[in-house]
Amino acid sequence: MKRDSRLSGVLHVLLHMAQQPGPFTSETLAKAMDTNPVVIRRIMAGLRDLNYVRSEKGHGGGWTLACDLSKVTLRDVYAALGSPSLLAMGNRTEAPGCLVEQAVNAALDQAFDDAEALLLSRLGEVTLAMLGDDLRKRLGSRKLQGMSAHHA
Amino acid sequence: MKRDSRLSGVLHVLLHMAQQPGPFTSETLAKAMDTNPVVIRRIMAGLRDLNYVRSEKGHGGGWTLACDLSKVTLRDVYAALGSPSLLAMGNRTEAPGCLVEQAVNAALDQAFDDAEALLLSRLGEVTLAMLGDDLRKRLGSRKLQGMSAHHA
DNA sequence: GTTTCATGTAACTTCTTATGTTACATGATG
DNA sequence: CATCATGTAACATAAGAAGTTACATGAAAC
Repeated sequence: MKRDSRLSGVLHVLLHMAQQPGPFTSETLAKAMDTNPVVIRRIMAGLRDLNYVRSEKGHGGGWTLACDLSKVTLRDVYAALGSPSLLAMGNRTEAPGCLVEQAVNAALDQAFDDAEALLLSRLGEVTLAMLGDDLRKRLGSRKLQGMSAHHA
Repeated sequence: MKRDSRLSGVLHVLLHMAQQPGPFTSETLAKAMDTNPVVIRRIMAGLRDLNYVRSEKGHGGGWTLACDLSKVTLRDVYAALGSPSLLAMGNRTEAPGCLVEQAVNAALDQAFDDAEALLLSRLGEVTLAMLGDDLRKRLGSRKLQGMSAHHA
């Protein structure tokens, strides 16, 4: 597997859901994402546990948004996924006896920790509502582009 | 595989080499690192190509440091490894047609790029010589600890 | 010059983890 | 009760790092 794309995927789902009233079945969402319904259920499970979304069985069932989009940040969504590791690199050994390794770990950890902290901080600054606003802007400008193309 | 530990590993090797004159065989280094000689050769290949180290065959051969340790940063070493990906997460799709995905990617890329830039910057601030100095401090304080334990 | 030693590299195995898929149980709706 | 949808286990697939084996290349020692 190249890189973990669950955060990217689940945000895609949430943003799609924010564009129109639900509920949405896993199958519908899976088709929009070109993947499998089980994958959808899997990445949504954590968000359901935190009550960011709700799921209903049976006819008319599916997934529904259940949170204030202006209150939930990308960092919250990341946490709902179980906080998978952010960095692709790490130390060979944690808590090594070898002093050489300790010196290496100390230097790397400082850099790694800083980068992780910044990434989490950045994710914490962006709410789902802000993502939705950005999307609406993109939809608007596409519409304008279409009109100007029509006029040209 | 959990996480890429090549940077950690190769730094460990370099720091070991900086502690005493060489040359060191891959087998010696592998034993110190509790790994396989081929792994050593593999992670050292890029550094040899950049002339950070030299390797000699035959009797008395092995690896030798061939650079000014105060001029080479951890970032240089990282680059010598082929600049493997730093982040464990990424976008589901690059250059997507879907506007939703574009909005998600834009938000995530901003956070990801910032974190990567910070990490590279931090790695660029630390030279191998600084790592060596830190190691010597650790060796010194261990000696002191041993002495005070002896006095106690 | 032949033996020994060491690197260089290809090929294969093993391990881990995200992702894709199948199968089936659970529960809600008509 | 039949249908629909989620919940989840189990298994398959894929990618990459790390470990291992095998052998070629070349240098030094004898």
